[in-house]
Amino acid sequence: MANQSNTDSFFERVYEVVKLIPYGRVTSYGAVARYLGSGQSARMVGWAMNLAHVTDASIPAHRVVNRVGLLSGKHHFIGKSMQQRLEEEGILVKDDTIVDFNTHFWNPEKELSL
DNA sequence: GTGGTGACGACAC
DNA sequence: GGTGTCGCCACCA
Repeated sequence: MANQSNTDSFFERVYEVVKLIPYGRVTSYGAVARYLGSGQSARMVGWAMNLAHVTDASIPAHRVVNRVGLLSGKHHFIGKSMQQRLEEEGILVKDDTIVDFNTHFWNPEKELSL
């Protein structure tokens, strides 16, 4: 069909999933990547976030961290600090790492039941 | 068209 | 147990 790239790419999928992250919850790049079926392409998720805040500022990229809960992308964030935003959502962040990451972790595979 | 890079993750040594 | 390397796919020069 006519519409191929643009909205059905692996990239767009990342946006959709990230936007589905509920308030006060966080997820990891690997979790999203695995949900998309890429598994080891967690880097793409991170890269997607890079364009995410340029393509769609509505994407809560601050809710996406690496697998240990470390705010790896805080340095890339513009405007308010990533940690600041998380704390405003009730997520405690210490030493650039999410406290009780396991408790706040939002698994797309589980929540989306796929 | 090719090469290099990138907000990660898992494995090997 | 820490360090190093590969893999993965998309974007930029």
